[in-house]
Amino acid sequence: MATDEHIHQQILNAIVEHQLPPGARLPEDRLSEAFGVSRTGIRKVLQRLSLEHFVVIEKNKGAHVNRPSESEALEVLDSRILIEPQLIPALITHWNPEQSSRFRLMTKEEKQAEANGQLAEAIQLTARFHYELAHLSGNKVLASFVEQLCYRSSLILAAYGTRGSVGCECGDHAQLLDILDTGSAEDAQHWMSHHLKHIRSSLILESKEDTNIDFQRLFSR
Amino acid sequence: MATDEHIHQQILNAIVEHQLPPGARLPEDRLSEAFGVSRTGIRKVLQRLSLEHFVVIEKNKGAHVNRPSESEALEVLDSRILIEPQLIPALITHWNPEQSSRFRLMTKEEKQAEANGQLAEAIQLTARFHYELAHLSGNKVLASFVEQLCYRSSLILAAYGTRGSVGCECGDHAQLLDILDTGSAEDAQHWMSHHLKHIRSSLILESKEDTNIDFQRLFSR
DNA sequence: GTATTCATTATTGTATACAATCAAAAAGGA
DNA sequence: TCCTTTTTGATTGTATACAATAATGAATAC
Repeated sequence: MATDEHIHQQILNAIVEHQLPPGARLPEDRLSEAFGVSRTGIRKVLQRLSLEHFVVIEKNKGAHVNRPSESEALEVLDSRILIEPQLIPALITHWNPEQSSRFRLMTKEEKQAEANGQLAEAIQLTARFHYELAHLSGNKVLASFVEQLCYRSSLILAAYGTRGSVGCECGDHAQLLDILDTGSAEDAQHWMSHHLKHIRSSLILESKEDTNIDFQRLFSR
Repeated sequence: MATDEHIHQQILNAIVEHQLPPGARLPEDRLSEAFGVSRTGIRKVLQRLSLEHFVVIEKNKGAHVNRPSESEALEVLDSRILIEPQLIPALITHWNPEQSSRFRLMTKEEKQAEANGQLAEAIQLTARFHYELAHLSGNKVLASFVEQLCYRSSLILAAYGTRGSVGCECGDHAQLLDILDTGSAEDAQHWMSHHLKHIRSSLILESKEDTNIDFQRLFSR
């Protein structure tokens, strides 16, 4: 069975897990035969993915995985820096031992996946940790926006991340859980802010204006 | 000429201007003949509008204008309360006399439209004032999210607003411009926060659980 | 040998046809 | 008269057909 939602999730996973790298083309007929549905269904999914900024569709040229610009990358991270810490106070009112153990389980799986070299799993779990926290705030509108930003961050790391970093090498997500267990919203906010700023600054933004490379200078001799 | 973008803007305007009230059905063939394109093009637009939460599409039932739930309404306003004031510091670095006069012109048109009873114009201008400010922050990712929230707010006011209020009866948008001209980010943030909270609290959220009305009690005698 | 033009191929854009589903009216029975 | 069942009509879901566009490679002229 291949429902729209299923296809969407499938392609999105492939993108954020870096199976489909930035710039990869997504021909409609190839996808339609892969999923066993007609182009109509594929087009619907591709359009949605483009509105969510995971793919870009150029008129008469088709769809390809978005290659985030530097400014887009920074803006996404800046948005997270602005929003995610602010969600902590609301989040902490819903915090309890049950949630704590649920999230601790996630961090364990994270570390395990990272250790076993399961890059795809690790990336998914890292993003999920952040957006599930956001959902705990109770504001679904903001949470789903943050969720999208987390997925976009995975794509950004595919383009600008350092090789080994799946995202969060700076200290452990478990640290945050320890802080949340103490109940200090302020400390948690600081941790989150620092954490995201660290990711932001770890992006390698080589200022290659790839539109006009100076081949003259590059190949002289 | 009826491009996708054009059709989208056209329908969106009709929704936020309360021409198409919450709950209004949007049959595909009716729209297709209205815009002179096939159902294919209409479906694309409707799908986009549904992802943007302006319409909801029910399987085999078609599309209708979204009737925001109370929680959705509050969450949208809360999101704006959380984000918009935070954009002021970045915004103020780009503030200059040119921008000031541009926005003052907008507030003039706002008041004029309101005075002339041009409800549609007034609603559009009120929303535009907010999201154009957001765009001045320089963060396009956040700005376009705020833009969407502003449009959604217009839809929310259609459902829960007091009759006369097009949105911002509490003091004038011009007040904010005065503050911005002084250069005090802190004051501007406070004003914005207060302004949005006022709108939030002006919503009339009658707790009618219209799913199960107690007809027994309602019609006894 | 190089450059320009033309033709071919692959891919997307748009419309339409048919099947599937739902809602409401009509018919029938108690 | 009221309730159930059936049928009909309208509307959407999905696939396919055809037109339009862009990219690639071949052919010809210089």
